[in-house]
Amino acid sequence: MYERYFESFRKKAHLSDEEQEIVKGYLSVKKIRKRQYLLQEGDVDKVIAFVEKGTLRSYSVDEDGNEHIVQFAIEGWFISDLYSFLTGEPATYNIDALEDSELVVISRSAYDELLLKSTSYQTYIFHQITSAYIALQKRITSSNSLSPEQRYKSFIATYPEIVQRIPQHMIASYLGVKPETLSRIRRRMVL
Amino acid sequence: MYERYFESFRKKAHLSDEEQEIVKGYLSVKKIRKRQYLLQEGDVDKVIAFVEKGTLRSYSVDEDGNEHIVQFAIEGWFISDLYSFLTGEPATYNIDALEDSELVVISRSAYDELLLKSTSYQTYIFHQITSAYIALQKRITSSNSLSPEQRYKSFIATYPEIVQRIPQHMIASYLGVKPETLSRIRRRMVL
DNA sequence: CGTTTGCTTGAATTCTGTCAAAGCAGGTGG
DNA sequence: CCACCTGCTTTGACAGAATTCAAGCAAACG
Repeated sequence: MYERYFESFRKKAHLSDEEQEIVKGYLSVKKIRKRQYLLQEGDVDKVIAFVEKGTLRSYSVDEDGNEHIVQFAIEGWFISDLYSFLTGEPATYNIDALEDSELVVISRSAYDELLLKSTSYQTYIFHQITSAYIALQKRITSSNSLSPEQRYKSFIATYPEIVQRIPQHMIASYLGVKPETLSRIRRRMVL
Repeated sequence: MYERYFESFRKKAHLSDEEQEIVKGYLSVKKIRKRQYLLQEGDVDKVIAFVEKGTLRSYSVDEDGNEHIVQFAIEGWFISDLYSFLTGEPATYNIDALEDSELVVISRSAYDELLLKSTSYQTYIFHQITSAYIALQKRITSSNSLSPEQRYKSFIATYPEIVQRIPQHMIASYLGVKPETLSRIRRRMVL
């Protein structure tokens, strides 16, 4: 049940078997079915979720009711509204499942305790956040300096697994273009 | 010389006077004049810089030679090509000074040692990266869900100090539009 | 088998980019 | 003190690209 989680953990930080059991004590498993919400805008995010199996997305909804996908999460990824989780403020993002999914989740209190108690956990989370920050910076750059077509090509090169599992209108949303536009880009590309 | 740095530090982590002296031993001061590079694309980023005084920007240059500003940094901000700094790979960003500036910098080796040696430093940096990550996520959201005009309004509301110190064509670059477009947006706004 | 969901296509519209030129400080040197 | 750069902003005309609105179609779902 925690296979992928600790696999990911051990790639970033040392972890003895005893310490793994301690960490496991702070985690729990949550199953969520397709189309169910893990988090709704306005609620406080109670957990950081790690995807053991399945697919989720986080997205915001603008004043016209359009969805804007912030992030996808497949196996091995974390997903949360980190700001809401850390501050206790209402979330600005929604998170829901695109497939039936299994998550490893941690609550705020467990997160705080574990950060104090476990050096390994500290190291692991530190690395995760750092990588996530770097990935976001790349995304900003690509969003500001590439055309939609270039962004799409870069996306399918970077996340080939995601492309196959996710409807194209959601990829369009992630890339910041309309579904019709992405469809036309794809047509131009095959010609 | 390190006033702002430790002021920022103490807002995020406890720091005794003795520990401050230890941390100070790992830092150094660097002055940089307007238009000088702190980092050039292709070189390895040797430092993370904290701005004590002045203004810097990081930016990428696309294949057509257009600059795309990733980040501004004024007093109290960090700036670096974190990916290059941590991996030793060539930087994809340029960093230069928009005004004569004073920086507090740390090298990679000092960074690694200090993270191992000082719990306070760990905590401080952990908080900084977390905040930076959250800020970037907001920027992605705003970039994908707001019109250029809304993005500009949001920018001047969020960073009023920056607006006054920086040429408008650079704000346009940060927002991902051409200088002409920003000029027209501003004209529409005053009417 | 009817309904929903996602993808595609077309035509009209709106917005941004491009190119070129002009105006406007601020700074420099004669 | 003035003429002349230089960097920055503004404006106009035009081309190009994405959005909007509407419709059609195929596959998946219950």
